[in-house]
Amino acid sequence: MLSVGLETGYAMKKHVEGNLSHFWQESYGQIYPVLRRLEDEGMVRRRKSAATPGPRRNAYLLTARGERELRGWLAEAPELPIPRMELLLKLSFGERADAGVCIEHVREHRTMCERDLELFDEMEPPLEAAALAHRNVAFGLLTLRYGRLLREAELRWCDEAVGRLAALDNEHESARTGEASR
Amino acid sequence: MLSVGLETGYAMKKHVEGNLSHFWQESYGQIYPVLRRLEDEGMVRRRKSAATPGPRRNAYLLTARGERELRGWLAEAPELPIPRMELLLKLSFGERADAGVCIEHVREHRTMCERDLELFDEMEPPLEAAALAHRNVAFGLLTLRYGRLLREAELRWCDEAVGRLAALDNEHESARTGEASR
DNA sequence: CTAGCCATGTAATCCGTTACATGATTGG
DNA sequence: CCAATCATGTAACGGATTACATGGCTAG
Repeated sequence: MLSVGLETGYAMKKHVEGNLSHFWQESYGQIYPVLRRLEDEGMVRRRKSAATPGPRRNAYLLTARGERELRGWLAEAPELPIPRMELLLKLSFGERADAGVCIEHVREHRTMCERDLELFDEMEPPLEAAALAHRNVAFGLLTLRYGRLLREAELRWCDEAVGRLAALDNEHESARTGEASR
Repeated sequence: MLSVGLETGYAMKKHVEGNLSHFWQESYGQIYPVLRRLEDEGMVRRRKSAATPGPRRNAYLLTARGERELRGWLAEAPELPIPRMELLLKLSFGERADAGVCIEHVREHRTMCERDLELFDEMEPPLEAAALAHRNVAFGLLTLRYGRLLREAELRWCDEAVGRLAALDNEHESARTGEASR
């Protein structure tokens, strides 16, 4: 983040919240200590704040060493996340749940997907325009496209899942009432 | 897991690895202590092993209390995972990376998606058949369908992303060589 | 004047993995 | 007989969040 002009821990946190929140998060309890550690390791340097008005701020810069390290890190294969999707875990034990709770969970998830997609609808066009002028925006757009395509797929899955769950409920019901429903 | 007949910590771990691995994981360091804690809380009971041959095993059963707790947990809204997708993080700082590394990362990811999809191709038809006979299998199938739809979407994103990244590389190149490439 | 934001930081805590230790049984 | 698998467990460690503490500045 220092490499793209974010100088303070506070600014970094805001950047993560505002621009990377659909695939990353960081807390102050993480950011500030790491900044210190990086300073000790010679990756970053603290800029002496020349009596700026306003609250005390620690502005950092990337050193040449830090820049090399960054390049190296970017070139390493990214680790893939170990998914921990509680919705799916609950669903896979759905047989033990009371009737309707599975469908309800999936519907809830669907609503969340729709909300995200609306956000993407607002964010994408201006970004697409800005990407033509600023190379770095184009990279951000990539991650937004990822979020959109994934949420769209999840939305389709939700609809399919609700269908399957409803069918299961019906089967169950007709079995319970002794198939009398015909 | 006790509710579906998995009695030992070992069996639970294997079940997670074999059936839930695309959206969950657990380690022994987690499982065994939790089992003890659940026993203290009266959620589970240790079955006395009647001199079974083979290695010592601690088999557990769900108590009525545990079953109530399970039902309650299943009914609670699942937390959504805080995604931490290193690929996207690196991509969003892709401007700072050496040429080609972004495309390479995305290609790698694409390969992984394809591998997963092949696995789904093998697993899905037999499960779909088994789901007609066993209700509980139908719930497992739901999670597998989720995995498939998501990976398919990721695959499409990879292709799009490679296209966009290639275009960015070309722009950059022609800018560097003074637009001489026409 | 006060609520809200800018800004920094630490300590407690939690969740979970990794590494290690142990030992019985079984199939080749 | 030896490797693999069944089976259980603990200690150390690590990464990250949460809660808390502090304080200046600014806009209404």
